[in-house]
Amino acid sequence: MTYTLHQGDALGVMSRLPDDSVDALITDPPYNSGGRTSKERVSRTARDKYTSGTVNTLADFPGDQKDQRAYTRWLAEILTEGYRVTRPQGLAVVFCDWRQGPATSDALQMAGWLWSGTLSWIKPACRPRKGGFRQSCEYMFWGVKGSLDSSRDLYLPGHFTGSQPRKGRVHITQKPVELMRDLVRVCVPGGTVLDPFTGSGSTGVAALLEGRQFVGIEVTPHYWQIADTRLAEVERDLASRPSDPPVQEDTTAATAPAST
Amino acid sequence: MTYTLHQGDALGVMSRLPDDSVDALITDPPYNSGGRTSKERVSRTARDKYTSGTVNTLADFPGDQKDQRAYTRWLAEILTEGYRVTRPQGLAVVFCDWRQGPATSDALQMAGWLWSGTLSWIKPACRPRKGGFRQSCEYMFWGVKGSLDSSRDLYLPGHFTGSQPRKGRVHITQKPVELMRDLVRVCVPGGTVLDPFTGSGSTGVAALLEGRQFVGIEVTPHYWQIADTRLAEVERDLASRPSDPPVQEDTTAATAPAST
DNA sequence: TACTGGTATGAATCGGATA
DNA sequence: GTATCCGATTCATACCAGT
Repeated sequence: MTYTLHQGDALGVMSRLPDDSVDALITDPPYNSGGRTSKERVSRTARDKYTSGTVNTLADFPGDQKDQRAYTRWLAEILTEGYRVTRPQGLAVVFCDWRQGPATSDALQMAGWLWSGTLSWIKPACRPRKGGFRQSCEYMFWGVKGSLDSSRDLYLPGHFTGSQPRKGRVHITQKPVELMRDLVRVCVPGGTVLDPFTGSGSTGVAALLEGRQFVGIEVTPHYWQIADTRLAEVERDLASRPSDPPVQEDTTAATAPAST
Repeated sequence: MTYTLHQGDALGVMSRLPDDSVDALITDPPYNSGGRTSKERVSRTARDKYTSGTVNTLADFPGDQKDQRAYTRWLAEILTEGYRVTRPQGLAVVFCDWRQGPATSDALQMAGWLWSGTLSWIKPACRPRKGGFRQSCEYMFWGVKGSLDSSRDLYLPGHFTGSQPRKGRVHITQKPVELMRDLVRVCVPGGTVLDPFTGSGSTGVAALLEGRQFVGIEVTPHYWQIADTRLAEVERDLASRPSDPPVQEDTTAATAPAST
């Protein structure tokens, strides 16, 4: 399995990708949430918003200063390009937090996707909230270009449990590879997964491990470099194996069942 | 603990309840989803939509034939009345399925509530979906009238696991009492929980068991009768106990931890 | 290796001080 | 009065070191 990692702006790079060239769009855009007021949301860096009260040395990431309306329109543009680039019957899976759920489903549908469901990612280790309910989930909104390929012998879970990586974490919003391995299975075996917000590259790592090809885009040179290093290492490991992973439909779960 | 159960239309009955008279609004309105097209939504009864493929003899319920826009406006009216009836710092918890998430958060905010989070209810036993992700969650959107009472020593989970009751189920959308017992704890001990769509009365049963009072509204005489019978029985059981439940803040979980 | 106990941390939130 | 900044807070879990 091979990967391509572009360095540049998501919209700009995507506009140069050919029609119908990928099988699935799986991505985690900057949420542009965090903060009590619109002013607080747009006037602080992602790091200030999402890591306040704790100490860490992770690099900041850009693109997290939009208000609700701008966020919806921007995400719709991204997903519109993603729609063009994805082949018919391909899928999109978009991460969001609770605040951006409505904006995300709007953008997904504005871009032409048939919104087909919402997945929950349960994070067992999250901060408590005094006087109310903690926010222990992030969400993935998914949609289809056209209609679902019901001829595939594929049955995926509707919720996932897993903690953010703690050891060896390099990005503020890094996802567990196990979670991403479950998600990339919506892409046909041997097909191509696109992630226009690659970050540290967990989507790509999962894609390669599951026998899918990967096309990534990352705007920050810092994270582009990190992702490239991770992906190259996975590719090398896989190449040194005696045989390639199977390319037929994999009906068994990549990881243990989602709920413990 | 005592309960009051009105028989009548939710809006009509609520309009006659006094201001600031309840501490929490916890309810599961008719979802008005179930169907990809507006035609599919309005041309089938609730029972046809939510129980296809199985045979059951549960009674149908009304109020499930609105399109998205009408649903949002209708729910906003309900929640506006609920806002008036709820005291400052009181909470609202509203169930919805994935399709109605955006409409629900819109209605909640249109009614004046400060949308403060989204909870996931994980249903382990749900239908698989060929070629994609199953839909294993329902959601609860919650909000506050004013600001959260951060002086309460209360920390509630952000997700819940539980299957719909099988044995002794009397309503199509009946909730597990264990789930509802966790939810009613947002109401101060000894306070009052309002549920304008009482159905078979699980919210009320949970409220009484957790030492909260209950005000319910149910339009269908059939379900009003069922709820009244259930609630009366719980009230009788509690009265025959040697002592009442404690009225101080209960910091321990009512049930086992949410996951697993 | 399996278990135990100690420690650190999280896409946070909020009130109140400061500018 | 408004916008911004600062710091205290909380629990479940993951990780680590030691037995």
